[in-house]
Amino acid sequence: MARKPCDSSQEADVRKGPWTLEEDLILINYITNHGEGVWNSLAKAAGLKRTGKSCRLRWLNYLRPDVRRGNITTEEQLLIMELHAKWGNRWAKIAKNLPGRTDNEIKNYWRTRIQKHMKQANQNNFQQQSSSEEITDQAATINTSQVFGMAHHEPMETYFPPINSYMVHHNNLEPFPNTYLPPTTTCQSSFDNVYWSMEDFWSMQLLNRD
DNA sequence: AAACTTTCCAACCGCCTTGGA
DNA sequence: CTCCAAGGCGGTTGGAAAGTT
Repeated sequence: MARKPCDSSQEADVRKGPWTLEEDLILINYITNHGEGVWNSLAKAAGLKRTGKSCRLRWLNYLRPDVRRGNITTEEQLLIMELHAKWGNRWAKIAKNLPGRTDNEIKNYWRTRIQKHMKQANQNNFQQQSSSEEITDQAATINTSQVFGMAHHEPMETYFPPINSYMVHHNNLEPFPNTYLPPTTTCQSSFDNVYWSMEDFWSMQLLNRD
């Protein structure tokens, strides 16, 4: 998952690769006391052998106290699909509409889950279409019972609209914009994640502050 | 149980934009 | 206006973990 730390002698003063717990704590501690921003000088002042960019990324994508970790809920999933249909790969813009989620997370989610599913769906669609001449109007819209009547313990594949709801667009598979339905569902959020949380760090920080 | 394959995501890279000198 | 540094963003990669044979 994480990359191998770069220990090249040429770049010995700039660390790369996965962040250690110690580095995380240094960064959290520094930002807690001094605030974020001016990342290059922050990295130096904090004594981290990281680039400012690396610090910024680590903070924004992982260490910020308001970063929401764990499974993307069905509401979030639907919102991502809706906003992606509207804006395309504007991940940062999409992320602004999902509090606590980062552009990186949404981008990863899209690529690994949604896009993959769409490709599969498109393949199935192709097979289906070759056996059936007619595409019905119903097939060109999202089946709401399929999308909204979902139980969150079911695999995500269950939740996706019929395969005809997607079109190929700009070398990507994108949801057909006009077929998207607003997420009016009251689906239960699934927050039964097992990720370790930075909340522990933050609790510690608050305790240590005077 | 070992070998191989696939999935997932943290982190990097490079390009673009912004703002100050 | 130009230059430069820093920030922001989207695309891509590396490799651990999970799944399959």
